[in-house]
Amino acid sequence: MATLAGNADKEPRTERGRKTLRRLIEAAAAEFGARGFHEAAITGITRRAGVALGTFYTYFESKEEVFRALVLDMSRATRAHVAEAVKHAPDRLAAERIGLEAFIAFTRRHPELYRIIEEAQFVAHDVYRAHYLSFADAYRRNLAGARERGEIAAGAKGDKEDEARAWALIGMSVFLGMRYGLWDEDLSPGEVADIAIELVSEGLRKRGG
Amino acid sequence: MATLAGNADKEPRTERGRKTLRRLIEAAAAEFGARGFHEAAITGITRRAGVALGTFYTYFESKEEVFRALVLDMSRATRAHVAEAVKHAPDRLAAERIGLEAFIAFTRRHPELYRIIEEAQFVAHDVYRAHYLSFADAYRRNLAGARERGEIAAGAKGDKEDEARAWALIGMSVFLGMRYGLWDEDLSPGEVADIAIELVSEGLRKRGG
DNA sequence: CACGAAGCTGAAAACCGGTTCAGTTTCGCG
DNA sequence: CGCGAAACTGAACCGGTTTTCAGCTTCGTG
Repeated sequence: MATLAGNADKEPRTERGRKTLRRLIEAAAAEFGARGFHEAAITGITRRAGVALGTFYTYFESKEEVFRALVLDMSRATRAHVAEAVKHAPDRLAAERIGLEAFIAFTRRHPELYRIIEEAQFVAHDVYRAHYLSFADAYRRNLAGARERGEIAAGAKGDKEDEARAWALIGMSVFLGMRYGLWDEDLSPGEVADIAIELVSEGLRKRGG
Repeated sequence: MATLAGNADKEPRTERGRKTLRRLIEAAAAEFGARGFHEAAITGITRRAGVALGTFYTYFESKEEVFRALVLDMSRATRAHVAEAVKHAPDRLAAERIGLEAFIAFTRRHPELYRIIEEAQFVAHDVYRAHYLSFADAYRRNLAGARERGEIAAGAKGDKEDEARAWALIGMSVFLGMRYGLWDEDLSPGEVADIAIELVSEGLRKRGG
């Protein structure tokens, strides 16, 4: 099974090796997060990890390989974090609220993770695409389930509607994460989630009076 | 006044020069759009433009300078395109619908433009930020106006709410543009806009029965 | 403790593309 | 036509990076 190193014959055999690999991975996350893929240097990674330059190539084939591994790992971590937060939500609307808040808070705590995933769009497009496709697919299934159970309104477009809704909601989350997680913290994750979820649950149309 | 070249003493003085500059700009857009900032090469730009390598430096200080100029230009073009489409919308909800459809269609027609603006996040962060801040601010004002005129529902959070709504709607648009404009065309811009606008105008909450 | 495997080292090779510049051609105008 | 300015050329320069590799150290095991 592929691990983070992604390369069977580069797997560490000893405890010392595993420790070095772990430090390299953490150093790579820090370096890429702080400087971006192209500005990041292998020497920067090995300096952060406290090992010599050549050691990097004991565990990775190339700069791009670590980056891809990192994106995969962070993709998993993000989805796991949101899924965990949402686990006990009583219904879909509550899940939306909790999931969004968790996502923004996560972005705020791990800005490098957000940046690395987004930069993958230009460095490892296939991994980026896979990340959002799988995210969107899980989302779509959740929405379809909720719609079938009658928890949320069914629109007129059926099938494709769940998917488009999922992409719309993901886009919302990502941009709110960027604006209120990365760029400025003038609203708390909870406040942002309240506003956004009211928007998508109640809608903008005026009712009654 | 700064032009696309952005550098007064590099302005062309002759018709021939203006023509070459225009060709370089178009070539740069094509090269950056196709290969991304780092893969793109000045030789690639000059080859596309049909001029020698050195000619590039008659009009630009550096690779990054063209890129920034291009992002500014494309930022303007995108906003102008959407503003034009929305101009005669009877009310805010109609404007949302028309604007979103126009944005997705525009992305589909000019994918390189979408990519260049998004890559600016990692190449010219200040320009990227300025792009979305100005977009969001205009959006916020439109929403606030509509809210005050009673065209759309007012939430409980007042002031900051317009802004957060604006970011949520922008995020939606950008991701729907990516998914249905760039990645796959299994729904038309109009169909996507219908679904997304129903989502934000009617909301997900079930009503009545 | 011996010894093969694993891990580590860092100087140097290999590569690369942005930028410069001295020389040449073309333009615009009197 | 003549001449200075503008535009154009592309080989060479340059600073930077990633990657390699031959030699050395440490580990784990019998």
